[in-house]
Amino acid sequence: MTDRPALSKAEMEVARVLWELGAASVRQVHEAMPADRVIDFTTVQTYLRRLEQKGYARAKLEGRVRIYSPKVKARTVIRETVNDLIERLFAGEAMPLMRHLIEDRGISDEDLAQLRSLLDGEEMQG
Amino acid sequence: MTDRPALSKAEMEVARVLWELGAASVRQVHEAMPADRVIDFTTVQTYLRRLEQKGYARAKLEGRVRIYSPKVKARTVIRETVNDLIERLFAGEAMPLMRHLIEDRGISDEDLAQLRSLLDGEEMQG
DNA sequence: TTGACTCAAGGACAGATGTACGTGTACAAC
DNA sequence: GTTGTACACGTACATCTGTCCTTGAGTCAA
Repeated sequence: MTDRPALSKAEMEVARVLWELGAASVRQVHEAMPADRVIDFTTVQTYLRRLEQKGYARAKLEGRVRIYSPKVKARTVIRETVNDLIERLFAGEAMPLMRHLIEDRGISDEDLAQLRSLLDGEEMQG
Repeated sequence: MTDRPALSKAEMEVARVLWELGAASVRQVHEAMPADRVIDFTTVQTYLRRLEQKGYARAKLEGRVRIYSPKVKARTVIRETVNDLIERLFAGEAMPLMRHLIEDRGISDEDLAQLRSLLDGEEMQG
């Protein structure tokens, strides 16, 4: 299933920004990091390098600037990560996680409505 | 918020079993590990020790056997872990995770029904 | 009372992770 | 043509992780 090494927590943050930007230089990623996330430029650089090493991103030189872009889809990484979490923390059952999200986290009415339509959509496809 | 160090993936697996058992010796935890999870007795021992060091479990001697029990509730650890994941992978938004769970993981009709009642329950409390 | 077994406890250790520094090069403005 | 500024790239390094091994002390049955 998964051959590439899993992403570490810090790498994930960088990966997320990269998915958001699509393709970006170290600087752009660094600047797009959440404001409350204090992190050195070179640290981001290191993570991007590791992302590439691990097979999650590719880089090409544009002039002399290295432009990184995602090589693995967000959806894929999310699936793998969440599956792993569910495996370890919920013995493989997804429902307890759902329940947690619904019960232990405030959900706005808007989100509730949205969830309902999602559920209805599922029904169609059995 | 969180003072204790986060659980590592492997520690989580052991913690989960400990929550399940409530209180148990190393051997009991070892035996209660998922069958497909090959792991040495002493490795489990190490994780339990680390769990204790990190403040997630306590141990008391019963005779000469060390009985471990959870010190932090599963719910708490789940909350912290899931929050962290959402923070890093979903920029703090819970909905995308929900959507992923509903759309990208097969959900049985039974679970669908259960989810619906969960949602209805939420509504009551606004 | 000698094995065989069970634990606790500590040590070990390679690899991963989080984080940053230093050096050298290229461009840009002065 | 010197001084910043911006990068790439390599290096560093303490800590954490995953995993197991060793030693020594109780325990039980033969």
